[in-house]
Amino acid sequence: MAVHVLAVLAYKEGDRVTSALLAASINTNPVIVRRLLLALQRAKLVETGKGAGSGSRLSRSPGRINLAQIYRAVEDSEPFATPSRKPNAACPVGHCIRRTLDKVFASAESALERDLEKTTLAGVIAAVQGPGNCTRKKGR
Amino acid sequence: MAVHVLAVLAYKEGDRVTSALLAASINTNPVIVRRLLLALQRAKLVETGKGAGSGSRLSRSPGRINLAQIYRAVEDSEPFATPSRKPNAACPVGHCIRRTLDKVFASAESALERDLEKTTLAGVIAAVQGPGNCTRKKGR
DNA sequence: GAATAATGTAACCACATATGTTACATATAA
DNA sequence: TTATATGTAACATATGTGGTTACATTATTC
Repeated sequence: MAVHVLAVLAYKEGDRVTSALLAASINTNPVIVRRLLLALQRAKLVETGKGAGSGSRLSRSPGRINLAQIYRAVEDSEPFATPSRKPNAACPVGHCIRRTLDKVFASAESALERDLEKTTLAGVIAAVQGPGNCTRKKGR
Repeated sequence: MAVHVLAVLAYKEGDRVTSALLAASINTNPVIVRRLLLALQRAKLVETGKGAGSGSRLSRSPGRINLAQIYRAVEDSEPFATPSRKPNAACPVGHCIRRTLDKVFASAESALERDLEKTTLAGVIAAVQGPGNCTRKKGR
């Protein structure tokens, strides 16, 4: 969803866009968009002004924003579920498996992000607008 | 959590283990473990017998089970959240961004799984039992 | 064959998280 | 000064995961 917001911003090419407009695009509430924008601001991916006639815009060109940056800005931490209860200390396995798995998962997430880095926002836009997609009518 | 279950099974080296015992190890309920085992059975990672004196065991050696297989067995689908509402068809971006992003996410998940493939259950056991971990008392 | 021990499974609850909604204070441009 | 937009709080809703209890079924073991 965050990608969607940024894609619209990229589409508007530097123009300031209000959260109301963005919300209309992704069929949601302006507040949801604003909450997303807060995270994206923290990541320095967008700039948001406050008063009338204002809104948000990308702080860099779409070619200099990749999906890994967006992922890190929005996803707060690891995608792997952490069990609610502590493992049983009496079990020789449960005692220290967590630390081992943390390393493995960190590596996996790093691999995921390296893959996401390969796609820029500009690339997404190009793919959306490109041939073989739905901007053209089917069959032609 | 699924990894934890399998790690205990690997630790027991082919012996049949009941769900009650596994549950005790990870401090949870036998039913939770059984639900996990169902998924692992479907993935042909464990074999489970039914009657008295029975239980579950690995269907292969720990060296031939990697974390990607476990991940696929347990995580039903993509780790990326799919928005509840449909995007606005009137928006030129929203109209077809989903398909584009699906490809990118599939690639990213594939990268993640390739990384997980590098770690086997045997590797996890070795790391847990190995030096520098908590099977030894601190400092010695 | 009967008792025992285990799984498979359903029904329900509790909790966390994400999203949605309303409301309002605040800041900025016109 | 007024209109417009964000920041933010409070609350509702939906969903998913884990947890709990209960019970039918199946296989072992006596």
